[in-house]
Amino acid sequence: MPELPEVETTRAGIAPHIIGRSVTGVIVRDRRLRWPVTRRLERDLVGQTVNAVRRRAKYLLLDTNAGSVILHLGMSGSLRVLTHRAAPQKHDHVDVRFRGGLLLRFNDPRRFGCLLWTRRDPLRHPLLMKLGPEPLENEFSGDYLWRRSRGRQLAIKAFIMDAHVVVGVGNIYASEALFGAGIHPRRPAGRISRARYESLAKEIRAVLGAAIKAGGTTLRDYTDSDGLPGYFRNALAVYDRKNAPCERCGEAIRQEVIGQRSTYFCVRCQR
DNA sequence: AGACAGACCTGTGAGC
DNA sequence: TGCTCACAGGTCTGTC
Repeated sequence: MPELPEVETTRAGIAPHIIGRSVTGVIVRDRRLRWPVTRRLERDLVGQTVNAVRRRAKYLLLDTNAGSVILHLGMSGSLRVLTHRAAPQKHDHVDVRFRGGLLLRFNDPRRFGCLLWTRRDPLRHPLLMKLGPEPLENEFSGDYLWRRSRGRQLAIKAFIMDAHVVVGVGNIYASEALFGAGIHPRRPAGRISRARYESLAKEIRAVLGAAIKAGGTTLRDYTDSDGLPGYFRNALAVYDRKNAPCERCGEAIRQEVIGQRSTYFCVRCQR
């Protein structure tokens, strides 16, 4: 369920605990994640020291001298830093144990997440290589979106959720950003003006930035690496607010499926 | 190339 | 209380 703010919050939460620590063991209780956790990962990771914890899109990268772990939380994954004594709970699939008494524990009920091992530059990995720009970096702009969208018939909602266009815009924040920009989620991406894309890019940055500051959104069961809930939920204008009044005009918020995903919007404010 | 549907998997809440 | 059903924060893969 993590969207980009949750992933960034997780990164910031675990990094200070594991950077500079050496791995003493990897315990895999269930290797059946989106792709199986390989024995190669277990073998190569043990004895290594974590040099950095980076994020690219919604992937977390744990860098060592021998290679990197590419980790994705999928829909329901979470990471926690615990002591060696902490008893594993249901869906605690993988522990990475560190010298000094701490461990990093990966929990994922739906098992859509993954832990991959690569000995090369993780940014060159097939999964990461063709990703679009980070929304909070400079290459992302309204002009960029406008250029990429020319000729596209796809609904704008699906367009901005395509990680090959821009990363990190998940289902919640796509609805929120489109509301902020006043754009109807079904509008074909190729039929939106440059000026409106400027507004949309600004909204995407604003909503993601604010959510990161607030520590992520909590709907049902998301918790960050310390097990605390996020506090951004109260700030959602449309997501999960079907039939509630629009905060701008009072119209009832609609919910429809667009691009196979549940979408929330105001028919009066979004055109 | 682009658009779309299907797939992966478990938990939860609504409705009966 | 217990059953069934629809749906859930992601994104890869296959087909047309």
